Amino acid sequence: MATPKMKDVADLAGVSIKTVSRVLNNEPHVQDVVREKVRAAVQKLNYIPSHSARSLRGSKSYNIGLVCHSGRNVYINAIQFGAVIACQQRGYSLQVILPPPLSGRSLDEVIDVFTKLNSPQKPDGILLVSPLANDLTIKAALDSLGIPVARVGPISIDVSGVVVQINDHQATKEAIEHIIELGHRRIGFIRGHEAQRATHERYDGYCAALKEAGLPILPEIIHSGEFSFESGLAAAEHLMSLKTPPTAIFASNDDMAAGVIMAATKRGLSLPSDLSVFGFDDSEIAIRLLPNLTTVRQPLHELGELAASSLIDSMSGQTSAAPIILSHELIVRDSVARIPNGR
Amino acid sequence: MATPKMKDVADLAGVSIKTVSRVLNNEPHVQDVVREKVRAAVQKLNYIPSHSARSLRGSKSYNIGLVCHSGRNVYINAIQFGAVIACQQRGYSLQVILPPPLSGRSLDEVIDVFTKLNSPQKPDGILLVSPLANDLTIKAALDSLGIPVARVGPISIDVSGVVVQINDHQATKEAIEHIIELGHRRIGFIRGHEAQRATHERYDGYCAALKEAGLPILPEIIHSGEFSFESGLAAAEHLMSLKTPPTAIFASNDDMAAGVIMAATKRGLSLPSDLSVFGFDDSEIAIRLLPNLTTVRQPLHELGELAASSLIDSMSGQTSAAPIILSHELIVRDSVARIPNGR
DNA sequence: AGTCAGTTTGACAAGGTTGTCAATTTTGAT
DNA sequence: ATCAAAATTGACAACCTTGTCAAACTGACT
Repeated sequence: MATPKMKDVADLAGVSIKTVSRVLNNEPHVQDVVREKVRAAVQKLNYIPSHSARSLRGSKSYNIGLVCHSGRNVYINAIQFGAVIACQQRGYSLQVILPPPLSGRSLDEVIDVFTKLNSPQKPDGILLVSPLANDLTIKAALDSLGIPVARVGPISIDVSGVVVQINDHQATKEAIEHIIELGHRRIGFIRGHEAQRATHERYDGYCAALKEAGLPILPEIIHSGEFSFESGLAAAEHLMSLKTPPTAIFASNDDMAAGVIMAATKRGLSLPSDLSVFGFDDSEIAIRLLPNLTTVRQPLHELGELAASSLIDSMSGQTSAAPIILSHELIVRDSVARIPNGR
Repeated sequence: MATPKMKDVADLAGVSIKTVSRVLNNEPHVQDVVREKVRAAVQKLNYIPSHSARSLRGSKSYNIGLVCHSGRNVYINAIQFGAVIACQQRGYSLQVILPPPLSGRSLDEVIDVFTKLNSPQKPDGILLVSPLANDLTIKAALDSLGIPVARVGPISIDVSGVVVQINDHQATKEAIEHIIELGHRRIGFIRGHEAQRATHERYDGYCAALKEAGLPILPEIIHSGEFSFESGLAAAEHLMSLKTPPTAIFASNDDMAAGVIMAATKRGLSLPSDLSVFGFDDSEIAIRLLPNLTTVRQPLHELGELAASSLIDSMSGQTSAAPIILSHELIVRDSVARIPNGR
């Protein structure tokens, strides 16, 4: 049994193939009776439109590309998961694209990379996830190629296209407020990678919370980091060796917080009584750490789902103007405790 | 500037479009001079063949589908990473497919799911990763649909199609031998999910090592698990509450080993002196645990790369018969120690 | 020179869909 | 009942490539 074509459906329903096409694409100008007849024929024959014919004629690939560099990254994978679901619901497929290293390249080079992308399938739209979402050159390249873009994560300047994010500033502010409420006055901060907008948003939130509480911002307990476990470890070692070490440390993501916990435990500190640790992301590792990590949950799944669905919607006319902000959640576990003695 | 078509290349090179097609597809019967002329024209025009036209005519989609259920899974993601690279190198794209739950369904139902898959893009081949790789119904369904399959992980019975794996039996045997060498005689074992072949392979390796060393297999220190952190935690709690608890525990994967470490630490044990823990996978968490986890490394990246490349190769003729076995590696860190006193 | 096999090349159809446009039917107003 | 406008429908071309098949060419051997 050969796979049925539109012609077969048309014959069975007693209409022309163009009418079948109209029904399948939900176009107007078809009588309801006819519409139903066609639908019945489609059902009966198990007809499925040919993807290649459709995209050849309509010059749409019904495919979204998720561009990323690393494959071993829970953050991206959770977003990918949501994105796939959104795509499938709308009759799109999602392909994963791993471009050659792009950072530091010129606009022309990046354009060239995306033009010649060694993927046979040209996506209709592209999903950019941090840290790629922050790269303005990539965005510019895609713009100049006319490819719609959706980005997940806080964006620096150019906010055209779909942007889905949480309020990193506000989330961090709340986290710090929580720490302050528990009596801490000397709260260390480990920054993320400098190239990412999130790093700055979170830092600003930290500063805002301190300021509102009337606490000073002390440069000596603010340390750089790169969002990696190792950088968290190193930062924590430095902070703990200070003459007056902080009583609590906010790490800009969970992986760095894991580094902090390891450094502190190795030093013989008992957590959280000797040191409180706050993370960000609520990734898998949070509940595998001892003490269980208090952190901020990003709705990664929804972030990915909304990014993909908004991207697809935006391609068919509706252009959403403003960035979409999803709500975060403070997940209070055991790694942040009330400070035993005042100050 | 409209995107160039084959016709444009043909005109520039002064040949017919068919000849251009021949050159692009590396078909014979073209003079070397002509071949070069065509290649030059392709270069000059930046010509890229139309994916949809090509797949419409040739009825190939140049696309591989990675079917999986969970998105938040480092194991799968590392494999995916390797697979994408292999696909891109060969001019294929890789799409992620999330089917509805499949376990426990009848063959016809599974066939139906894959036929009606709500992805517009029908992949030329499908990549199945554990636990899906172990599902014989899925394999049978794909077989009956004539879709080539590559599977990563140990396979139960039907070994047709591409299979890429490590020797789980041997790897575990070596791990247990390592533990025995350090003086342990009472080695607990936490099984994985029963539906997965790896669970049984690893258990057999455990038994083989004990037998060779002349040690008894003690059912009371063998506990079920599900490859999840929680199940490892529960299993460890049970094992440690035994009248004579084991001095070492082999967990069938790292996530369960993390559970063991948490349970032991909470109990006040000091690791590895009071209890040695061995994991499997060498996933991200291994070095984030205290003590750093001794474990078995699977070359996940290569596993995925080889699965995809073999799948693509097998579709163009060469059918590889036997399963491909890649080598594992014992990663010795700090969680397994010599037993202080004899026995 | 003539024959034949093999190599190289191109004309043309086909693959399944959607856009264009014209033909036909229905609706609504007079 | 008449006519214009709107709604419905279908014929046909177009999208760009590859497979088929026949034509033209090459060179070797009678």
